[in-house]
Amino acid sequence: MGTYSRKQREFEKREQLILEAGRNMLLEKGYLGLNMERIAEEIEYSKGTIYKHFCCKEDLVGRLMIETLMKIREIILKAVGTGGTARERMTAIGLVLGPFMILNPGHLRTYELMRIGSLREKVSPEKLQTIHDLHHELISIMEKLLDEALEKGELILSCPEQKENIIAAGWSMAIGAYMVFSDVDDRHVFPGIDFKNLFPDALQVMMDGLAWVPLSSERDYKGIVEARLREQGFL
Amino acid sequence: MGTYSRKQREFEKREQLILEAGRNMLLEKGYLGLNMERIAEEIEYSKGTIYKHFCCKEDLVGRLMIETLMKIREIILKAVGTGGTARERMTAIGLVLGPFMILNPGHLRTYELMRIGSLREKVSPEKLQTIHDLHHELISIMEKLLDEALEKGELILSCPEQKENIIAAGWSMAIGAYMVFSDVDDRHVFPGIDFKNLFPDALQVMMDGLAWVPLSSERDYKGIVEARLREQGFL
DNA sequence: ACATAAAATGACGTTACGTCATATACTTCT
DNA sequence: AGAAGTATATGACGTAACGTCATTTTATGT
Repeated sequence: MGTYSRKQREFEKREQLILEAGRNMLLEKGYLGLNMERIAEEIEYSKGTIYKHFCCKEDLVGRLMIETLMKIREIILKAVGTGGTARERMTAIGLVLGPFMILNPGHLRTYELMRIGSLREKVSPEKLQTIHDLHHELISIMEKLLDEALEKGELILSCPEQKENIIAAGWSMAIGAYMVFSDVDDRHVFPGIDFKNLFPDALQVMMDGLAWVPLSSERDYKGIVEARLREQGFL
Repeated sequence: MGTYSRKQREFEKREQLILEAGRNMLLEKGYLGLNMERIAEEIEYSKGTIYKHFCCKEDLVGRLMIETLMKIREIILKAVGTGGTARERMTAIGLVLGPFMILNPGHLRTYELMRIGSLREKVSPEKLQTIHDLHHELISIMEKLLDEALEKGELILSCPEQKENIIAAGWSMAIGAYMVFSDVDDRHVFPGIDFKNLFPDALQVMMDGLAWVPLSSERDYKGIVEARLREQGFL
């Protein structure tokens, strides 16, 4: 059993090597420049060994996307854990995502890639399931905050079905903001913009639009939450 | 000159054949299934001929993206041309995009693909410029509507720089909504949603959040604009 | 009808994916 | 310790698809 577990650990360690090399290559050379042979050279193992870990190139990227989603879940949970009202915690989510994306362009790139259906099709079923579950979990976090606000009467909906729409809209906004954020052309079209604040600000506008009280005119959410995050060691 | 122009027309006609075959193949088999050889077989020309039109596979997809953007520009301009207040015309943009994306999944797929930086890198410089210009044009349309609302006092900003942020946020929302829309997994995560209305509804929330008067509580924008679009032969 | 220019072709070179028979290392048993 | 057996690593190979270009075919002009 001790032997087996040492092997397992070695296997795991090598997998990390592959992922690290893969992530760097993806960041530097893009999807077309991601080369299984070169990864093998870089980590000083052979190609065959890499295919013991991943069934194909896309499967490797799929694994990278899972890491990205787990990291995002981690920081979102930490942000939500800093306390305050539901709207404040929603604000916190927006505020931690920006710096994360800036500090981790590789994560952003990977995620962007995996949204392409034809690439995701080749990822192994278990990984696809994991990706799905992680997406679901992230959405659940938003849903819980919404439920809390509804319960406390800080947010009132015209009909119950509106809840899913709001979550989908928030999700779209996050996806869109970081897609635009990662796009060289878009960044060129909006020269004066501070992309780090694009999603947090849009989120405030959206919550105001939903009449999620108190409104941002009555309460400086970004200021309050930023201070709280800083206090607790974020940012 | 007559001869030359006939040749030109034949060249153009063949380019359309290639694009049509390419678009279908991309829709059916995805990026990885898009095969230059098979396109050649399908249109009954040789591979070499295709490379007289496009420098590489990505260049072909780039051209498809340009068609997509031109089509989007066309419907947006028509929508904006139906008249009404600035906010009503903004609403019209939202309302025509949904049906367009539903009726043209191929366009959506192409656009999604071309957001991948490493693919766009291989597109010819002229096409990249065209894509950039088209993006810019689309954004200008939104900007003009915003300017009009500002001028009429229907919308008031805390500072002039906010304008670019609002446009970027609206743009992000559109991108995000249709990215989510085109993603099988996301559609599965939001089972009850009417994706056609995702962007239009989120847009209303956003405009309400900006206090763009009259608010949607005071005026049934979707109803009014939908009726107007139908009246003028849209939808 | 012939010469010349333009256009189409598909065989070829190249690259990179993914496989698998073979080689190597490690474990276990005597 | 050494041999037998098992697990793991390797890289040559088969395959697929890209993109090129010398050759052939077609069209044009005199």
